[in-house]
Order: sequence, then C-alpha cells, then structure tokens
Amino acid sequence: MSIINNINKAFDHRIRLGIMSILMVNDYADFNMLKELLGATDGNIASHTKALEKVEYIKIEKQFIGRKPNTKYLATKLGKIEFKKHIDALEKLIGK
Amino acid sequence: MSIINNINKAFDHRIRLGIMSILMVNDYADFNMLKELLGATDGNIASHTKALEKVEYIKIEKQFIGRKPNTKYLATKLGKIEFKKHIDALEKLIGK
DNA sequence: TTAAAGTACTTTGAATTTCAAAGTATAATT
DNA sequence: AATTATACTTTGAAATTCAAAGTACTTTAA
Repeated sequence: MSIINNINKAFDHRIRLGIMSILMVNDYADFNMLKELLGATDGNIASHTKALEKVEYIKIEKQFIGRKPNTKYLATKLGKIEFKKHIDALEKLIGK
Repeated sequence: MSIINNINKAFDHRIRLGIMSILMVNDYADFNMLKELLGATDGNIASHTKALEKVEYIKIEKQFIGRKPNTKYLATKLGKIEFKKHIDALEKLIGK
C-alpha cells in the first residue's frame, strides 16, 4: 500500500478539485457559477463536470429559469464521501 | 482571479504530488525509493520525475554505488517554494 | 567462461485526457 | 426580421499518461 493509495485520481485535476470544493459548501451551483468561480472555458466546465458525473460524484438537474435553460450541479452522497477521503489522504500526505 | 488560481498544474497528478511530498521531508530519494513509496511503474517514475525536472522543481544527481548506477532526486529551492504555495492554495480551497 | 537473470533506469508509442473553438438551439434585442 | 446573446454540447487536435519494451551494464549459475 503506497503513500498515494487514497489519493483519488478523479480529483487529480484542479478544475475537478475546484468543482467538488464548490459543491461541498454549496447545495448546488449552476454552469455559470462554476465557470466564473473557476475561470474556466465552457468546454472545460462541460467535460470536467461530465467526468465527475460519470463516476457519480456529482449529478445534474436541468430546469428552465424563465425561458432559459439552467443546469444545477450537485455533489452526490458518494461524491461527498469520496471527496472527504481524498482530503484526508491529502492531509496525511502533505501535512505532518 | 479564480479560486483555483494558485493551484499549480505541475502538481495536478498524484504521482507528482507524491514525489514532491517525499522530497519535502527527505533530503533526497533515489529511483527505487520513489518507486516503492509510490507503487508506480518504472516508466511512470521516469516520466513524472522528468516533468518535474523540466519545470526545475526537482533536480537529479547521478552517481555509482559500488558498480551500479544510482539516481538521487532532490527538490530545488524553487520546487519547495512552489510546493508550499500549492499546499497553501489547497488548504484555502478545501479547508473550510 | 559464458549463458542467464537481475538491476537501474530510458525510450517508445498507443491510449487516454485535456483543451478551447465551433456548433446547436433558443431567447433577447435592435 | 435580422443580429446578438445565452447556455450549454460537440469536436477533434494537442498534450499527457501509461506500461511494455529497450539499453547498458552487473551478478549469479553452470
């Protein structure tokens, strides 16, 4: 068992780390909130959220606000558990 | 300025994060030490150390131990500074 | 003494991932 | 009615990641 065993590769990328951090402290965030908070491009937000969706760490809820489409991103129970594990592993790795 | 602005992409990957963590607390580590501590393949250690060398966060020292080649990996001053910045940014991001 | 196996890496290139530009569909503005 | 804006999604080229294979010895065994 190596020292990086509990570092989750789903969170290896800073944008995905950012998305999860946001969704840990906010019940949800929409596309533009993620985009603005992370300073990422549209395509980037789309692909990194999709990657987190694929492993079921986040889920989406699509609705209309007025006449406009709006997508809410929320962390799943699994996502929150795995993210916490990741943070613990990070702290163990770097933090003495 | 986004919330992931000070997250350094050189440390996005868990193996590179591991290498740096090891080199922050040990004056140096050799190839096999990195390989064993990280549970990575030879090719992986080679390419991730090379990536960190390229940005001058680590440097290598090659010598012979007896008749065998041996490579020491050491964090540079720059590498230590940048890694500390990264950790601080991580803590700000995830830490409440 | 020479053949086979081991050591310490490095190289390779296929597979996967990342990226932002372009595309889609509809809404708002002029 | 035509242009611009909004909220994403799709695309595929570029960059990165991966482990298998290669290199250059050294050690062990026959």
